[in-house]
Amino acid sequence: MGLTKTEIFTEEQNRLATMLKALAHPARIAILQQIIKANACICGQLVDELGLAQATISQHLKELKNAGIIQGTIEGVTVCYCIEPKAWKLLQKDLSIFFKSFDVKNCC
Amino acid sequence: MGLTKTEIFTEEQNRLATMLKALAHPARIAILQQIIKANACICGQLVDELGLAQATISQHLKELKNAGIIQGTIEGVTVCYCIEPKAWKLLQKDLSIFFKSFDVKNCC
DNA sequence: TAAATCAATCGTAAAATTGCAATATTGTAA
DNA sequence: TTACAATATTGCAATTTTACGATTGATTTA
Repeated sequence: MGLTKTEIFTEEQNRLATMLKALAHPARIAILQQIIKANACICGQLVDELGLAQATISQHLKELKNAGIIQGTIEGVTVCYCIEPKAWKLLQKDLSIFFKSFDVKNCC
Repeated sequence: MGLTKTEIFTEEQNRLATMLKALAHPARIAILQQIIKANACICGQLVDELGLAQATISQHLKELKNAGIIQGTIEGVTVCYCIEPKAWKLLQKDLSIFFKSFDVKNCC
């Protein structure tokens, strides 16, 4: 089917899954690492840095933008991308809570 | 293409993306939450708890197991699933480092 | 205005994901 | 051994994802 049954899950479960999916690709991890490293946001250098076509990078950027993780500002011919701090912090917190909810107890 | 170009990324980027992908589905988030909540691991109740077919749940469990996030122990006719603490802690740490690598500085 | 540059979008192909019915497998109990 | 229960696996259809060439759109510069 390829169609996730979102109706049967909670808001929270769907939201977390959506955000994780946005991160769940090595190219998008690499893009985020580059943006973070360069701090002063990057744009098309990503195409040079990573070994992917311009159209592909643009598509990954779009996904990250749709998820609200990054934001792009047009600067002349260029587009400058950077982390959206609010979304970043929120996801960081949600994941922290999720991972902390398990405290090691031997079961099986 | 649908084929991720893993060759052009680092071990680390691929590993993190793979783990995140394993989590990036509401059903799998829900399964993990259930396992954590029940602590004493669960097996087929998941089929009752969540509104998905047995085959579907089994498949999601397999993906989580393949990623090393959970482990299953056969207990008679039943299979008891629980969190794999080592993998859990490792992912928790990797994500923590990843998220901390960005410290808020206004850019664009 | 024309040329050049950067990035987004479109169209397309290949592959992966999601979901389930049907079936197979495994272990328990009669 | 046979029947039954719990899971896993198989096979399939619909959908989504990944990737890229080609094109379009926007902006700067000559």
